[in-house]
Amino acid sequence: MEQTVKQFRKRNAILSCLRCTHVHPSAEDLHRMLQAEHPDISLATVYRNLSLFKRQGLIRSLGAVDGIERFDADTSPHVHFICTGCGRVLDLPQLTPPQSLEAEAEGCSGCRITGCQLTFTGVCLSCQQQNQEELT
Amino acid sequence: MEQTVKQFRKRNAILSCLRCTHVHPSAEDLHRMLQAEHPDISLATVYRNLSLFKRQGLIRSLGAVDGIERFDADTSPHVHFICTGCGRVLDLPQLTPPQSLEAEAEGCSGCRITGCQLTFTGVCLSCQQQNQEELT
DNA sequence: ATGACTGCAAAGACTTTGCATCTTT
DNA sequence: AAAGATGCAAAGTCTTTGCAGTCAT
Repeated sequence: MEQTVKQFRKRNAILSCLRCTHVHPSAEDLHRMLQAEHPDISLATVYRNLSLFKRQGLIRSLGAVDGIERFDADTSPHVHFICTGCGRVLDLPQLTPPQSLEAEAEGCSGCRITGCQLTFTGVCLSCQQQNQEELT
Repeated sequence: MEQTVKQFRKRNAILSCLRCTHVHPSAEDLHRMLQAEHPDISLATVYRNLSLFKRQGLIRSLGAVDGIERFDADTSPHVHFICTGCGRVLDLPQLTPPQSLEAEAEGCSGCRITGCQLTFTGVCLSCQQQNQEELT
């Protein structure tokens, strides 16, 4: 039966869409991407479900880039790079986050630590090239 | 002469205020703190100067905590902890950020890296205690 | 039929901007 | 007098919420 497929059609679509992309989209990015399959999807639904997924721990927020929240369906610990030129967010899977510091952090602060986020900022390759061209 | 002191009275006050606190305040926090000395200071002035300082590299933004941008006058590399309960931001000066990863990150991504931010999240001591009491 | 999800539009919250005024040099 | 900083209020963005309608069980 197709009920099992249909059940929460849009909710599932939002999560799938986020899981299939590596661009760490904003709510509006997702809304735009989803419109191909779901022309009538509302931006409010995207926001509502993203915030639900976040509460459920299904997805993770990277915080805001240029004032706009960005999301990631990959909840495993990994390192990010944010381009200050274009706002692009990249994964750096080659690097391992310093989880060894976690215990140390708990020890010195007394805080119970539940998460760790390592983010590099700088200029991505394509922005470097663009800057180069502009100087010409 | 007192001109040198007065020169940009409020601008200086904003920067001094941020430099003298360790709470990583928001624009509105700063505005509130500054009102003792400058009852007529406008929130717009705080925002304007914070964004100027940021451009000048005099201060640093930690990104948004619960949707509100937080600032830090300490631009040296150091580790932060953000409490998911109360939004408090603490420095963890005992830990050293993994700057060794920076070169590695440049190597594997081709990006020019200019900054690095390591942030732990969790529950601070005072929120842990409060949770404890609520269970009683 | 009931409970859950969604679209739409309105409301909310934080931040930025335009303009007249006031300061500093 | 000229350049720059500030206050005030309005505008701008991103996000959340209320409510009626729709969908799934």
